[in-house]
Amino acid sequence: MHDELARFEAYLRTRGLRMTRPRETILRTFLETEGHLSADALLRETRKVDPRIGQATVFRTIHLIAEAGLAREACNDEGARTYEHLAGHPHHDHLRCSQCGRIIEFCDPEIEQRQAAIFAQFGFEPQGHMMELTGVCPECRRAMVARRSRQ
Amino acid sequence: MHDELARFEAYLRTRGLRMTRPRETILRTFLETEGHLSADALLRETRKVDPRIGQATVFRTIHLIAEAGLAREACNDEGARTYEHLAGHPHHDHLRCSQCGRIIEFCDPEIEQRQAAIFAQFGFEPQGHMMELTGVCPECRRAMVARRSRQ
DNA sequence: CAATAATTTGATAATGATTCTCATTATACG
DNA sequence: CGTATAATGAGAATCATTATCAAATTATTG
Ligand SMILES: [Mn+2]
Ligand SMILES: [Mn+2]
Ligand SMILES: [Zn+2]
Ligand SMILES: [Zn+2]
Repeated sequence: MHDELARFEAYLRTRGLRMTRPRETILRTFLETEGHLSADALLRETRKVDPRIGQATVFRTIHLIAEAGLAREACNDEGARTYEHLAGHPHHDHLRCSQCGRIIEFCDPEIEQRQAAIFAQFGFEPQGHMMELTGVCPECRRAMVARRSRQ
Repeated sequence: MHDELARFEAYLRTRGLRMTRPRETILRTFLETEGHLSADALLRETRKVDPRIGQATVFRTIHLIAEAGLAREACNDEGARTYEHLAGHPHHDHLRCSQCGRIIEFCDPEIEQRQAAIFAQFGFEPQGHMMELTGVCPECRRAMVARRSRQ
């Protein structure tokens, strides 16, 4: 946590920007929340600490946090963009149920390795990737089967 | 092309919907265009054929086309959602240059295989996936190196 | 074919997320 | 302090997408 605050401040300095009270409140709140968070959800959480923080500031700050390498976009399927922080949170990808929205996080070393190979094959300098598998989770499958047999 | 029109009509029938003039014009135009297309771009193309087609109809129809399994969302990074048709277009994923926006299409059998294994591992019924690698393409890397050494 | 029911269309308004504008406030630094 | 610079928050603006609804199309039936 301290580590992240320091890293954020360092990043801001390299860009001639300042670590301010609202920025610190937003970052602390963000780091305390696990899971995927939209800007709006982050605004609500942040306002529990300081109710006069503005929406625009949250949008501006979450961008800065991502640029500083402390967060990344999680999913962007529809509706609001969501972010997840990277503190004590190793890299992973997402498996999502299209029926109930449940998200499972996983990491597959073989896939990661192949991805690196593809960057190399096309001469790209790697920056990142996003992979999301979509399907129907076991619970929802059961519910679907039950519904079908009832009819 | 004929094949796709027939498949679309069949899909519409299963839902009690009708194959109409605007829907056919939109689908034909979509199939004639290679690459990734936003609803707005598709509207512009379609209006070259029939200028009085409405924007709402294009949004509605591209949804139906995707539901019918004739198209999928391509990328949705920012700005407008884009679609690509699946006719004579085998499955692939995307490698995108963050500097110039260039997109390379590729398919890696090993990754596809591991993805199937992950669906199985968590008991999910697979529906699809989206994977996008982001990096800097060779041209843009050269340009960046050149700029740096000039300073 | 006429009559009727159902679906589709396009213009327009509404929505929701994000970004912009700008007057006011906070911060850094000599 | 005093001055310069950056940041803030309220509200307006923007952009993609969806909803609304009266008019037009299409299918179905007698
Ligand atoms: Mn996650
Ligand atoms: Mn493609
Ligand atoms: Zn589920
Ligand atoms: Zn490039």
